[in-house]
Formats: sequence, structure tokens, C-alpha cells
Amino acid sequence: MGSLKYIKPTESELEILQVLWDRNNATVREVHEEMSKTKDCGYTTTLKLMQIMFEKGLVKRDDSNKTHIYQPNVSKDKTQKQLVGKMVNSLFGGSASQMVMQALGSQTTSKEELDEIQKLLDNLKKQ
Amino acid sequence: MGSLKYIKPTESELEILQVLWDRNNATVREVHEEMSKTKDCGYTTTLKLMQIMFEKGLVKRDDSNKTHIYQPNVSKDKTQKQLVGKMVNSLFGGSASQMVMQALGSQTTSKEELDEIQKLLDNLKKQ
DNA sequence: TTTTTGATACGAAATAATTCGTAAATATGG
DNA sequence: CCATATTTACGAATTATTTCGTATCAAAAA
Repeated sequence: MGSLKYIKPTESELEILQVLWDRNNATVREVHEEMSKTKDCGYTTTLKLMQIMFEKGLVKRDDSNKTHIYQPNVSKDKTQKQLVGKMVNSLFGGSASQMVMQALGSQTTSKEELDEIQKLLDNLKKQ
Repeated sequence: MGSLKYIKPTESELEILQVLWDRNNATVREVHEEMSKTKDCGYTTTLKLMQIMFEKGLVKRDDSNKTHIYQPNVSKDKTQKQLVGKMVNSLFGGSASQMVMQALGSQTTSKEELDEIQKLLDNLKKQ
């Protein structure tokens, strides 16, 4: 079950996936408009990236119309897990809690968020 | 205060920094031996990488002897913060707790580690 | 001293990632 | 139908990263 190969999205690919995860599906133009807010590159650049992502299997697309509609083909959740795991291993010697502490320590976290984490923690402790 | 520019270490550079953080200082040979355990590349490759890191200011070195001694020139803590922060923003829409939950949910975490996190959580809640 | 060993320097090849220009195809508006 | 807009395809240039070969120098061994 699940896809067998781990394709690590590049930085640009992650930006595109972000948009696709948010909107569930989008055309190249829509993705490009969205990304133009924070990044400056030509339309065909975005197009090319998305074509490559299609070849890699990171996205799927409906090309029954001239204007193709793209969708993510990797889940946000799995991708997050994969990249967090990689970072835990390469930067924190495999200790997730080290990373958690770094994240909680340096970012400001609201009371609601802290409560959520507390709940999760309680669950983990039970097991 | 602190260095003004943010140099994002590449993946290979992070591996090298890892060794330097662990040992505080090391020669190219030592770094290379250590990395050879998990990675297969020639000695001059490691050397070149470390020379580039020196130019970028990621490491410093004592070259008063023929065999140079390298030390990290960026702190582990700051680098972790920087990269975690980047990941929180690019993958978790800026929510650190989202990332924390992902990290705790997918990795197995020992009772000791959970207790540590609990302590940190208690502290954060007090404020 | 001569040879061998181990180190740095450095150019450049190999690979990966990003960027763009141009051509061809299809739709849209006059 | 024709002109214009929009889109995809695709080759290729650019930039970043990783890799290695070779020259050179200095220390240690013979």
C-alpha cells in the first residue's frame, strides 16, 4: 500500500504542491498567479516545473481539455511526514523530541495550540 | 548582533557540520572517515566541500600547520532554528504546533523524551 | 638525500535544479 | 474565416551542487 518510491520534492516543487494542496486542483496559470505573489519568474518556468512534476508522478493532470487541470498526486500529510523525518534524522540525530523542543522554543505558540499538543502528548503517554 | 546574512547550508554541508558540531573540531580526514560510514565519495570531494564552506564562512580553520583544523562557524542551535523555521513556514503554513504534531505522531518517542517535552510544555503554559 | 606518504589547491567534469525562448496547437473574438 | 490570445511542448541556457583528477608542497620514512 502507498507509493513505494520516495520522491523528494525540490524547493520549487514544494511551493507548487502547496498551492495544489490548498485548492485541490488548479491550472498552470492559477498556480503561477499564486506563486507570483512571492516569487518572480516567467509563466513557462512554472509550466515546465509542473510538467516535470507530472513526469515524476508528483502531480496528476486532466488533459482532456486544452487547458490542463493539475492535482497533487502525493498527500500533504505523507510529504510532511517524510520531510520532517528527514530533518529529524539529519539535523537532530533522530530525536524527534529535540526537534519539537527547538520548534516550540523558537516560535511563539498560542494557548490553543499548546492545549492541542498537550492532548496529543496525553494520548502518547497512555500507550 | 549575530551574523547578518543567512547562508543556508546545502545537504552535504549539513553532513559535514554535523561532524564538526559533534567533535567541535576536526581535520578533513577525520570528517571524511566519519562520513564514509554512510556515504561513498572520495577524499578530495570532502576537502573541496570544506574549502567551499570556508569561503562561505560556514566553518573556520586553523591553517598554521600543514594539516588544517576545522571548526564550525555557525552554531548548531541557530542552524536548527533557521531550518526548522523555514520548514514550518513552507510546509506547515507557519504553524509550529502543526509540525510538532506531525513529528510526534509519526516518530516513536520514548517515555523520557515525552517527559522532557511535557516539562517544556508546562513552562510555556506558565507564561 | 631520496622516496614515499599525506596534505592542500584548484580546475573542470558531471549532475541537478531553475529559467526562459520559441514553435506549434487550440480556442476566442471580431 | 482571420487575427489574436492562451496554452502546451520542448530544447537549451544558466546556475547551483557534487564529484574527482592532477599538480604541488611538506613532512616522515627509508
